[in-house]
Amino acid sequence: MIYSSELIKGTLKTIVLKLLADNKKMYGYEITQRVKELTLDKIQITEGALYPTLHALEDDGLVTTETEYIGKRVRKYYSLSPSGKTKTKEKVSELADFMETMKFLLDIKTKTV
Amino acid sequence: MIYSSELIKGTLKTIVLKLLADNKKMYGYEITQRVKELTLDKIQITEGALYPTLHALEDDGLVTTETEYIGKRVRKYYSLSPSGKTKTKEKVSELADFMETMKFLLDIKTKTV
DNA sequence: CAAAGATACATCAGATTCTTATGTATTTGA
DNA sequence: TCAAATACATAAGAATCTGATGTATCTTTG
Repeated sequence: MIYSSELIKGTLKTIVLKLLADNKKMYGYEITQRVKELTLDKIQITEGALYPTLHALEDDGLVTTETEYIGKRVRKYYSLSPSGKTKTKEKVSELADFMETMKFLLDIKTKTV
Repeated sequence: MIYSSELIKGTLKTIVLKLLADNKKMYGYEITQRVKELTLDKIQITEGALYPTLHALEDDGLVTTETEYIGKRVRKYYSLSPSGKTKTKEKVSELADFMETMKFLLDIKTKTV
């Protein structure tokens, strides 16, 4: 089972930031594979979604990049900037809070008539 | 604190369906108020988001509607259709599953180097 | 060793879905 | 009486994802 794409919307940025917080530096393709692994294929980030997101994080100054060559093939590593670290904490705790709220919403059985 | 709007994306439809599953019938404005109450103002559904969603649910045959007059003012009640009930269960359990996965993702500290 | 698949980047048209504003109209409360 | 609340709706613009396409290198396998 793969989660419907609408669920990924809104969480992608947070997922990426969190992965970078836990791994110092990662490159795009690695991120897609790591998420796939960690979620047992239930979340598959497409490259069309990931690269624009990474570029946006860079434009916002939340990540810095360094290019590395593996043979002739280029790899672009992303790392959190100081403001990125702060932002990550905010986003992660907001999402955690949101999930608590959603859990509550989804469990309510009380028919308030 | 109000959750950043991106978080709501992708969950709105599920929230609406779940509320309808628990309350037999509700009208649009009521839904916005109920969600606001239940989430202590942390989720505020705008009308511009809600009405198109309700119309989409109707077009998909997941809800049926009945119009009622309160004085001269119209109220449009929404109820789950049989397929809507099935869909709700699917969506809710998918979201619950997704949240488990996200919780796992957000907690990982293991730096796989 | 050729071909397929994996690795690795990127862009873009189109689709979806939300925000914000606007519009109409009635009812309620200070 | 007049602002706020109730109650519907639409629509331009923004944001963000899908799916396709493009380029190029490296690895594996029959």
